[in-house]
Amino acid sequence: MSESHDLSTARFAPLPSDYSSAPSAAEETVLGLWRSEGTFAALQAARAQGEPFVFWEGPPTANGKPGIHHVLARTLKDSVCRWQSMLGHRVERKAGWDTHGLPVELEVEKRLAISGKPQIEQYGVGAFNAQCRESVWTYKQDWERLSERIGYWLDYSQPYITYDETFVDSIWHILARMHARGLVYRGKKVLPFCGRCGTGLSSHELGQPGVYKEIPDPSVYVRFVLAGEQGAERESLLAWTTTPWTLPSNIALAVHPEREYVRARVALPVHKGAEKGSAGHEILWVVAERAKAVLGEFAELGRKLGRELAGAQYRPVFEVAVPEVDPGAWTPDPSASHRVYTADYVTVEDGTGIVHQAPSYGADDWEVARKHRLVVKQAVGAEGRLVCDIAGAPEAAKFGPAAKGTFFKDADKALVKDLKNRGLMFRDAEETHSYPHCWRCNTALFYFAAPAWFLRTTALKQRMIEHNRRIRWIPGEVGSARFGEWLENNIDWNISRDRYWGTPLPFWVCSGCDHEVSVGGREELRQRAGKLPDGFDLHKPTVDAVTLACERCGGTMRRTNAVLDCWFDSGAMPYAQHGWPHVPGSERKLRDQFPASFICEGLDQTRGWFYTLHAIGAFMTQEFPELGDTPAYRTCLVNGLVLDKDGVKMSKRLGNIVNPWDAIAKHGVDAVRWYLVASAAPWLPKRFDPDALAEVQRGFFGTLANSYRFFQEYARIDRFDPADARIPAPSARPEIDRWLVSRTQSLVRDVRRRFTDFDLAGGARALETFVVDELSNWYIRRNRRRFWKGETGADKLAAFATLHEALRSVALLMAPLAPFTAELLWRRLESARGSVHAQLAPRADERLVAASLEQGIEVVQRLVVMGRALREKAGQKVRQPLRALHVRSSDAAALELLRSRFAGELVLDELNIKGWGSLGADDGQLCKLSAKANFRTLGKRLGARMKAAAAKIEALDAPRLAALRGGTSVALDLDGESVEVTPEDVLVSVQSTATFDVETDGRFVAWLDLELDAALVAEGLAREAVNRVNTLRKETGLAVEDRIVLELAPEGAELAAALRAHESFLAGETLALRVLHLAAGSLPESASWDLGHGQNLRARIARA
RNA sequence: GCGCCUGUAGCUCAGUUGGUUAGAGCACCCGCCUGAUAAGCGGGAGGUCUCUGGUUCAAGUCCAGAUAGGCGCACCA
Repeated sequence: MSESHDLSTARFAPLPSDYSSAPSAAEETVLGLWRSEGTFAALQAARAQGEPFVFWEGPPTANGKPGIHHVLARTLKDSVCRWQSMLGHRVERKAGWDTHGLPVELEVEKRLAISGKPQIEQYGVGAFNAQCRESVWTYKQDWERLSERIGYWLDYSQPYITYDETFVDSIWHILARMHARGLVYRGKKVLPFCGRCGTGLSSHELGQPGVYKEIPDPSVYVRFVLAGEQGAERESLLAWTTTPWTLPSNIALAVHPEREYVRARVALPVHKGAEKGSAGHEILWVVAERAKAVLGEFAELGRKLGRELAGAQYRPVFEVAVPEVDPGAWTPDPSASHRVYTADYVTVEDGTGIVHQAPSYGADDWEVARKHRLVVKQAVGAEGRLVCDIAGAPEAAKFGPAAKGTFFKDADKALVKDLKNRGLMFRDAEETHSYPHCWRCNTALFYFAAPAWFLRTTALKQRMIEHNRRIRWIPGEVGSARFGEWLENNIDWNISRDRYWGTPLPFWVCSGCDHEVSVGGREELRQRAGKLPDGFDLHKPTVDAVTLACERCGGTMRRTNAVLDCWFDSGAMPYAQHGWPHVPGSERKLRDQFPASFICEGLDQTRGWFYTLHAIGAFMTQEFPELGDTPAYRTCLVNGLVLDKDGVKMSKRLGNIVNPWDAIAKHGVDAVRWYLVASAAPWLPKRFDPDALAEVQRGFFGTLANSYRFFQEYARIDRFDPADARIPAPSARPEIDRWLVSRTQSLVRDVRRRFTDFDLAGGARALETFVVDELSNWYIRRNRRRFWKGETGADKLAAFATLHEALRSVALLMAPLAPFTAELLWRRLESARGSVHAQLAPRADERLVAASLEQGIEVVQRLVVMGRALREKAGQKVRQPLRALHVRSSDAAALELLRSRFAGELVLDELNIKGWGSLGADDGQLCKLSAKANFRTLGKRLGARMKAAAAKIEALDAPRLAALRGGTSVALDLDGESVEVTPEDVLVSVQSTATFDVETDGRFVAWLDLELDAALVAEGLAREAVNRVNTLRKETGLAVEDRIVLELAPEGAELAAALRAHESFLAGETLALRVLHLAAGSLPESASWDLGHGQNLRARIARA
């Protein structure tokens, strides 16, 4: 592979021949170069003394394959980091791996073909965790290979790994500090629970297919009899439930505060045949919206708002001693029991608008309980079975009381019968609804308040809110709305998980006196325990084997069984990645790399990593003021999901996942990166469209490569040297060069500003416009001849230098986004300066920006467009020279410009027109002036009078318009008030009044002199001939530099004369050494063309 | 259910602090050019800026509501 050799050494070497057809291969050579040269390490070393720009890598988990969305996130991170390096900053890019957590366990369970906690315990926690430790590296190779391939520069030599001893050790220290501040407490967390597996389920597990099943359940309406004085007719609150088994644990009722509740008098049910109402009546409360549906016939006795019912007391439905549990987060108030409370979550779609509250068995119920400090009862334990006998009344026994040990689902029937028997059951039916089941064992789940450890983040709420205001969120709404709201509604963080593979919680609790300690690290544990067993590891189960002596009562302290929420791991990475504070030198590293200047992850991390970093940071900066009073990260760039081309989320199930390797192999990773970054704002969901990707490759990269090829071909032939002393200074170059120089500097300024402001898409777009429209399609196309003409003079050198500088700037500016192509170009353009990624970003030289020149080219381009349109209308191809172009304009400056050689010749040459016919101010014969108000300037000044003013301005007469054009202000009469109107306030435009074809854009009126004389026709014919001959050259397979002998046999005197008259032009354009003019009909076997004007040509060529 | 984002040409997207002819690229049709050539250029067609209402002299842009899609959170007593 001589290619990689060329890469580093050869000035103006061609791009790899397959760069456009198979960019992937060319990119691989760059990777090889980076590898052999150690480019990344060298860059990092070169920036070692730079100002730090702190970047934190959000750790991916390596037990899933990386997908195309990871390419997006990594491209954004990489591009920002590369750019910051180019600004001279030191950007450390420490890799990290997220290795703990439930997904890992599930993967291992699958592999071992076991399922559920009992089976894991049977398998052995030690062996299980060993498997987990291995499992997380399943796809490590994939990640590293893909990261390298996409050019994501990351330091994999010293990655942080969340299961590492130093990492866990650090987390223990942080938790101990939190514990010491009283921020850690034992509470209860209501979560879906499987009694058989004895475990809570994560929301992820609840989302598994088949979890929700349609099953029949009781649907019962229960009377909660009001306490206190009862009249002749019993008065009750009616509540609906589908889980009678929770009724023994009932502690309150909830109503909606703003709904109306009806006090209804209804007939008591009677036996068949008896007269309605003969058994008497009762009074029931239900929400107004449901009264008819629930009660049928009733007499309304009154109404109350829900909040007016609040506080009412009722008699418990079961008078049994159900065990109470300590909620942890509050101290229960027994006097609050069996009362009505208000809650916004109460709905009126079904039920009665009165919801029975059993805090242990519902998250909403738990919230109500927390708010009102309710007692928490648990008639059903973690195994899903009754923990005590339930019998409301002695006679219930004959129905078979719900006995201790009954599975909760099986208890329903007995409880319903008991309630019915005691007259508390208003209605009893069965209803089919969807109910969650354990995805492992298919057992019906129940919500259950399980013991859990909490971090009192509510104590940090104000600090978090205040810090959030100082984070630059991109886009802003994520911070102000999504994240801000999440902080406003902050609740304490449940940091415990009843699992196996995770950072063990460092909390030891005394089995005697319940005293708890938090251990701040391995060394502290060793000291407290005396010694640690052989093969000790800061994971389960070895850590569980360590017991401590209680300092209070001398009893045995055991570690709490739970492990840490693995989100805490990643949120603690700013500190734990350095092993702070136990690892020597970590303190210095931490201070250097805190806070982050920049992080970047998917929107799904708002409540994930973004939050955990923020919350832990809020604590740490408070605890360690030397870290500064700052949020953990200063800028957070959020990226959206990558969807398939139809806007559907990619999933294995649908088979619409885009394999990043396929896309890269086909189009090259630069195109993929460019497409992902430039196709839309990074935070919007992105549709991945392979066709659009191909377009990026063709449109942008293809054009750029073509531009370089053009430059390179001639630069080599002429041995152009960018350091040649004869190159004219920019100010001494032709206007067209100064224009491109100016545009180049404007581009540098624009892209620099945008990239520094994290606007990668905006920078990419600016680069696209520049390369495709300005550099390639205008500058190069217009100036081709300057490069291939014979002598190397100042003009040629100016052209070379101008193009070289433009390409050079493009290579530098595109480097962060398209690191491979940039490198390929740069090493050829600047062969002695090493990698493009080690360069400093260019700075715009404002002295070279010429606004007037840029505006001038705009005028030129507008006239060219108009001229082409005129040719189109007249049916005159560009090859046919025309005599003249006429222009009228009210813009004196523009006319002056067109009179200049520079702009005038550009227009005429581009349009193949011999000269200007007339070029002047509107004379009123072919066009007239019309005026329109400039709303932008006048609107603010005039406000409501704008409309009237606009009408007056449109009605301005010619003299006054002329005055305005001349730069004089004019007075307008608006309702008797005189208003001064400046030329800037009026947009004067021209309109054609001509009877022949003209073009106008409001600023210019243009028309063509279409009259052809013999000379023009002859020249046109000559050009046609050149075109045909050159086409023939190509068809014949001649190389561009091949010389030919050209034999022409024109069939017509006019053509014959034209060809003789323009023989040298013909010969020059076709590289003919000799041109033979033959008689008509002498080349019967040759190519024959109709050149127009009734002229046919036969010709033959041969290599000379 | 709650919150956030998005809805502009057939497709993918721009659209400045509100300012009067709403743009680009692709695709399509027509034409052109070709010593950058597995490129390039021009022209054309294509829009009730999702809908309704409001604020304003002026709304794609601001406000409210509706609607469709996406995402997140919660819940189904």
